[in-house]
Amino acid sequence: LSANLKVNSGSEVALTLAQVALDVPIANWFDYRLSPEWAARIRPGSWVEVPWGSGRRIGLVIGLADESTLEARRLREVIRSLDEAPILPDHWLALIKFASAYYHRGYGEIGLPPIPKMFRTPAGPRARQSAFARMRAAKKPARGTTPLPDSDRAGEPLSTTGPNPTAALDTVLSPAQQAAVDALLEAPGFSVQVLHGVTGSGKTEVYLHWFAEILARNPQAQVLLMAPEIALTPQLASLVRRRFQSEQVVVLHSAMPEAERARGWLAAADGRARVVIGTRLSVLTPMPGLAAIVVDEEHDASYRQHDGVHYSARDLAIAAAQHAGIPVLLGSATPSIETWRAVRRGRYRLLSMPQRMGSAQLPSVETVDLRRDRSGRPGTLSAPVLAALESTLATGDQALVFINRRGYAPVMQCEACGWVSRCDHCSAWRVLHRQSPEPDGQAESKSSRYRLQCHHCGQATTPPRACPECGSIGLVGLGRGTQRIEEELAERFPGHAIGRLDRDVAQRRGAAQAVIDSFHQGKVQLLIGTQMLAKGHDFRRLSLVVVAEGDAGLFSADFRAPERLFATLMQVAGRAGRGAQSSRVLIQTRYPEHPLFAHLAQHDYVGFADRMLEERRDAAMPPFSHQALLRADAQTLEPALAWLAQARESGVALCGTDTDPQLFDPVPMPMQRLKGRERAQLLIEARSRARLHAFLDRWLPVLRSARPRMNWQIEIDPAEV
DNA sequence: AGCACGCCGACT
DNA sequence: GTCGGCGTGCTC
Repeated sequence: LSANLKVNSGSEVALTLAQVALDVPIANWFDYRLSPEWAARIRPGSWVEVPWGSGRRIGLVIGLADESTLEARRLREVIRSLDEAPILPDHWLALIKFASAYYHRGYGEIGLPPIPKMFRTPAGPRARQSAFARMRAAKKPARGTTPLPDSDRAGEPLSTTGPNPTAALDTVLSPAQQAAVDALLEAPGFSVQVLHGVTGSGKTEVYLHWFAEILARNPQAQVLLMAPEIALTPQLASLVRRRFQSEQVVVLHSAMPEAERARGWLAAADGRARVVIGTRLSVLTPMPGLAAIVVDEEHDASYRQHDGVHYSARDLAIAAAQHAGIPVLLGSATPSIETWRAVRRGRYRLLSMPQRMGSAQLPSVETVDLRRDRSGRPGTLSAPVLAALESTLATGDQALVFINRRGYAPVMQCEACGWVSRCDHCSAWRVLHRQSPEPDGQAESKSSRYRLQCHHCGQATTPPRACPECGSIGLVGLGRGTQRIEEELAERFPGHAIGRLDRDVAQRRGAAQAVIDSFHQGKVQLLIGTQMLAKGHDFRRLSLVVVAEGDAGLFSADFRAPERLFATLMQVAGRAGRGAQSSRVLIQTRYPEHPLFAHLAQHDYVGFADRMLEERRDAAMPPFSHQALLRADAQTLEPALAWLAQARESGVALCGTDTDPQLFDPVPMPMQRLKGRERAQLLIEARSRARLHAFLDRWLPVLRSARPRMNWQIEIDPAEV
């Protein structure tokens, strides 16, 4: 239409429109006029304040133009340029654009939320400038807590205590480690390396040596080290700070105080921080000197973001490396099947470290057949396991019991009528928890020492004294969680110090570290805990690991369940045998003949992964097909299902006679009710990634204008289907 | 996503 | 007689 704006045609002056990304789910960018004053100062990567409706917003300039598809009279003007903010690097803008297209969200929806709130909320110019100035003037973040002794062994990744103290600032690498570092250093530009190293092979040391060389070669270089869990970052940070004393090291994760995160983020975006250690959100941190990325434990499910935009930080790390033209390293003892396929196809380069460092040996892994155990009450420990625990404790060695259920009992039940403690808001049971004793509390009534708590919505209540259905007082906790196992083992092994580590313990500040320290020091001989124990810890006197529920999810409907179980079991088993003594891992299962356990006993990741690839290929599952999930939620299930059915109709209509992609029937989600919402989903599966995205590009706009309105989201490459 | 505007129930 | 419920529409 001729009403479209056409300014500056034929002239050489600066472009007069800024394309501004804002955190609104409508469009990738919004066009704003630029006064000559601002036009001279603004470029892609600049930050601006713009009018928006009746208010103002902060946005990112992602491009400049001299014409708009919008009528000239509807364009408004940039209020001002935020010169104090760091210019965002081109490779970061390219990453945001890529992620936007891949996850089908607006540029601003992807790029703005990871920026600390205080930088993206409008404030007076003076207030903002002084905030930036204050942050930049602030002295370096505190260097951990107490100075820790340096390790005298190659590796020793995350041990934070121990009597091993020398002044050595550097370490000697094993031949395998050195070979990996050499290979990394010759990696040309963008490339993906996979460091497949067994637990205890010293992967962390490889990361650090690679980083050290990169930082030494280029004074502008910055490196990013990603870890799956917040809990792992302090240990990594103190190790890295000791090793790179003259450099600024920052940690970024969602649970830190806003001001501290803002300071660290700004140091990264300014290029001052040379090493950034962070969880999944750190992948979207702008780093002008980004020269290398490590994704540690790359297979870990925690790299997936679940609120807001669903993304895989591992996949985005690869995209970030691609746009920055730098190498990325994926480290794991059990790489994801997707990663393994890329290795097998020759897309990623494999670096292997099949041996543990030094004299440490991998543990022997055995299954314990629960079907043969007559004593078997649900979730309890079998006779062979108890015997093994007894003899281990008797010799003075340490043992670890892993059970992935926190609380006392997974559910409360009425023995008379079968009533169970369901959550009102979720399709889940309320878990019976034993209250941790109050510091000075005493003589509480029996019922108040327990709570019923939903692990999904957090809703907690006092357990009823009598059954709400039939009035019977025969209410019992069914099954076993960490608290009950701890209680039972304390009765069985009096005189041995027992510790527990799960999210309930870790809630109290410093409590998790205290438990871990006392286990390191030998003050605790038997440790019971959840996933939290599985990663990163290097317990030297641990010679027995017990997995109470070794077949959780083995026959789940989710095709990724075996892969996750294998990774978890490998990781837990990997805690044993870090010291000199031989060690055992006992896995309780009802399906000891399952091939997964044979691979596990041989420490045979490669065999397992190849088998998984075969199965996935035969069944045309990812990575041999590409999926997206359309989810809808409503107060009741019916409208959500009906809306999805209608969405499916429109999608099928778009496809015409084409049968790829395939749209499945809408179904309730595996956890149908969550936090009071009923949820349903529809699976879309395509033979190629390109076809999937081409289809979604046509379909999603249709859904956005669909009536009636519905709460819905699209998830690309869903982890669980 | 916010935030306005706009028509229908239970309270001061 | 109002406060307020969320349905609908708009944001360069």
